[in-house]
Amino acid sequence: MSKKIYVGNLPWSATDEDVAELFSQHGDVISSRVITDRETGRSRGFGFVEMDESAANAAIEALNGVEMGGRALRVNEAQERKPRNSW
DNA sequence: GTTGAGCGTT
Repeated sequence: MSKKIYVGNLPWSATDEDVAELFSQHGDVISSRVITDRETGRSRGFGFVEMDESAANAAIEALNGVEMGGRALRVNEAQERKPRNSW
């Protein structure tokens, strides 16, 4: 199974790849996405990462507060946007 | 050529 992770306070220059590689250091990253403003195409400074449940928990604990590009990352379990049958 | 709390597209 997998779990969604919210990651905020990202530097403007951070990309999906940057987040993926950072999180992959603590587990297998299933998918990663940095949210960009669809109107301007610029980064909104936060994103989401999907990982295995245990890996996600480990990554949250390991990466929350870690500095990336001089900014302390906010890592937390994400709220799911589309609540789908998940059991 | 910018900005800074937040929970994203099918």
